[in-house]
Amino acid sequence: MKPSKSRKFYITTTLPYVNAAPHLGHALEFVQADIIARYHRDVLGEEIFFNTGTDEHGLKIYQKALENKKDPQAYVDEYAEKFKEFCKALNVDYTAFIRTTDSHHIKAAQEFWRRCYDNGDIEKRLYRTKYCVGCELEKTDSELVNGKCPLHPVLEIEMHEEENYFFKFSNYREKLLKLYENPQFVIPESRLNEIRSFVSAGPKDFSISRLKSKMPWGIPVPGDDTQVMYVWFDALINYISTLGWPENNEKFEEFWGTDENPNAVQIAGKDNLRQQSAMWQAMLMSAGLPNSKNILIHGFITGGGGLKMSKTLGNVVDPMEVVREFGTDALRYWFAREVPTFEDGDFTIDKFKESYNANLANGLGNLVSRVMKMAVVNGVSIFTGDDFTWAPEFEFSMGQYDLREAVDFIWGEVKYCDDFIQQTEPFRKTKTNPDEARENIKKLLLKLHDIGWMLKPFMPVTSEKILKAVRNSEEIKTPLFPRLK
RNA sequence: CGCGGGGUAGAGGAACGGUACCUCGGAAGCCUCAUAAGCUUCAGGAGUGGGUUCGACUCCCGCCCCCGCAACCA
Repeated sequence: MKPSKSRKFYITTTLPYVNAAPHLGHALEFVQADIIARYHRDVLGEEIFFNTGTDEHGLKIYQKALENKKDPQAYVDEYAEKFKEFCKALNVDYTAFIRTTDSHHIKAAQEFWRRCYDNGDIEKRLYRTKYCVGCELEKTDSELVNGKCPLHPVLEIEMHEEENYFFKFSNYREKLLKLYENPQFVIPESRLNEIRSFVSAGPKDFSISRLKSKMPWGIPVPGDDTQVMYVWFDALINYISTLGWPENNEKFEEFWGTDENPNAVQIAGKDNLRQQSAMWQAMLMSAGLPNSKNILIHGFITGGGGLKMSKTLGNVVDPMEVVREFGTDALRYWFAREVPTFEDGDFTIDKFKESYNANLANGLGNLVSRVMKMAVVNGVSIFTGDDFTWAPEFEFSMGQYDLREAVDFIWGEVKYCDDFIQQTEPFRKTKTNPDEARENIKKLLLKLHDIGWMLKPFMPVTSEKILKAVRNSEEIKTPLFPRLK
């Protein structure tokens, strides 16, 4: 293990809005975050804080709860459980699972509001707009088709005119652009360019509250009984309330960081680019808090041919079924290797099986079997501690959060071992030149041990199996990944 | 002129201003430690028209086509 330097590492996912069951997109983000978190914890030896949770306020949830004749709290409780089980099935090992209905989060959100207010960035204004309940968003005329929301053509557009609080996003154009001068602030670069041009165009102030009489399912605005916070404003604050902010300043600074040393890594989908890299950052500035360090933007999981997954097309895949049928590590492998880390990736069962057979069954699994067999039969073993041969390429890719490149490197090592066996033929040399054969088998065991180490973040269960087999010189009795028909 | 992404062997995907790589599939061979797995070799390739360049798949411009932005929101 590398010297740990007792560094602290913070990463958070976005919080899924709990109006639908967890899907492949959630799984992708959770697993990507988990891989990065485990890398820092299990490979680099750092102390980590890995945050995830559920976003539970807002009109859509309120309405859905009413439809189901449920108390909103009972409704969101159910969903929070579902998402926790989901994490468990994916082996996502979070430090904290925050829910935006947690009492501490509510207090933190109110304190955050006060700070923005005291800083003069929150102001009451007349809010008049066209509003689509389905999207839970304001709509501009250009977004409407024949006066209807194209997403929800059956729903009537509502006219809203009420007093709301606004956040003066427009105050932060220059400061945000300054933030974007750091070429690593948003990864990948194409997304940084996208947000830069959005902010350059001039951010518009946005409404951050709703009339409580119309929509009570939100956090009360401090000092105004008639208003609750708009769900976006409240939800983003979870990233710091989860650390015990504002009371626990020490923990906050250790993990979230300081102005001089920002430390928070956020991961989000491309649909969340604005909220995470612009709105939330402006909110932090307003509250006088440090910005995030990196915003990692991933793509979407598409069905075959780059098409969106949709019920209509019938190409929706349930991640839980994939886990049940092929195992958690197989799905985690697929997310890391077959999905471009920062772009969209296709998922079809056929492609999944193909990759499984080629890389998990024939590649990794078969290699472990053949090497362990030779080792055990010839009584070759190695002494290993918590150490492995550090590969700079691997470290570099992981440092760039390029998961795919890192896994590609590991499979390069698998390929190398297969070649090595073919060239040195230790299985044959044991008869003619046993010393050389034993040396080569030893080399293979060391390589296997390194492979097991590097797999820790990606495939924790498989990694453990490999390391155990190598350490104890055990044959693989049941294949790691049985070949699929 | 809305914005954005993309067109690479039969299929799906990488990389790169100078031998275009990988996986699956096809053909032949080798090996026998292994999960009918492994290794080698062969066949087959850059939408289109220009430009820059000693040299372009790579950079620039035009055109054609596909896709996303319009969701089960990541």
